[in-house]
Amino acid sequence: MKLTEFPAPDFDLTMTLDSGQVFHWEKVDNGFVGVIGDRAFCVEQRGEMLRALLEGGAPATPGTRHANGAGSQELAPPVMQLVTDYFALDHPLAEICASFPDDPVMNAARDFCRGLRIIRQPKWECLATFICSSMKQVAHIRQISAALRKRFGDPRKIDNHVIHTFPPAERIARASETELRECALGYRAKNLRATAQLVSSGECNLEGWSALPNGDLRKNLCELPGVGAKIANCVMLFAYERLRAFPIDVWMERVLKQQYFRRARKLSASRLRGFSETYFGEHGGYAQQYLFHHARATSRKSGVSRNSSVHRAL
DNA sequence: ATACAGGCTCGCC
DNA sequence: GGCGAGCCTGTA
Repeated sequence: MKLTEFPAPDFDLTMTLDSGQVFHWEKVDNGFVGVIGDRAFCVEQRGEMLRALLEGGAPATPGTRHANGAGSQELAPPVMQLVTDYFALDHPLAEICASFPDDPVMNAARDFCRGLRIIRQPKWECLATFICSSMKQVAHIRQISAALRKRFGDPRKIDNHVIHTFPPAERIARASETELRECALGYRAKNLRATAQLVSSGECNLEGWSALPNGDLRKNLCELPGVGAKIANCVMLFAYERLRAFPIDVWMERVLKQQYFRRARKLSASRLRGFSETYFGEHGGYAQQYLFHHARATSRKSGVSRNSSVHRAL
């Protein structure tokens, strides 16, 4: 066990993990347990300090990606760096927030979501999880993620908890559709499996796509089975650090229509998209995440059903 | 109970 | 290129 503690200013761990961008972190006593890559962590925040407890047992063993040539083995990156990268503690949050448009809706979301960061997720894990997310509520996405991990991933022990790594594409690719359906994937099983096969065969090189401009990256993602514009934008934002990508789901559609197009009688999807791509600026993805989380969190807290809140707004 | 979820895809117009 | 229906399954 290795404990590291360091300052993480302008960061809200709970809000970040609860904002619908990542689905596997589990709340424990004072923090959360989860995996970053293939290593288990327990992370907890006290004020501006972040404490990270790394799994005990065999650490990143030789032969993994940190191994460096024949004899010399490079040290795994220090815990602080791993955590900093994952939670994107290096994002200039003040600048990002300052780039948002100055309007009442955006300002309220910005104040509410102070410290919320868009994290850097592993590409395959993010893609696979969002393929499973279509027409699903957050609670259910978490269940699916857990089921896939438990069945096909590797167990890790951390602080008296057992969690599982996310299975690599190769593992999902050789699972049967039936096995995947047993993880409650429903019709998504076929898509997840087909995409896993494209990725594991090397036909689609997710890492290599990092070099592509936004348009090409989105196009490639949308050619994967089960990936449309919404999921492609999620993956671009949460795994490729394309901070301008603006996923529009039913929540965002509601927010945009009610807050920015209240008087428009009919509104095409493409007009909504055009607006969201320009109005929110170079960090539109961050703006989207803030609007999204604010809308969801306030709706949950007020206990008002979405339908009735819609009716009230009209 | 039963409508409906943080969509994608296809067939139709 | 827009619109509607079907797809699985758990939750409210």
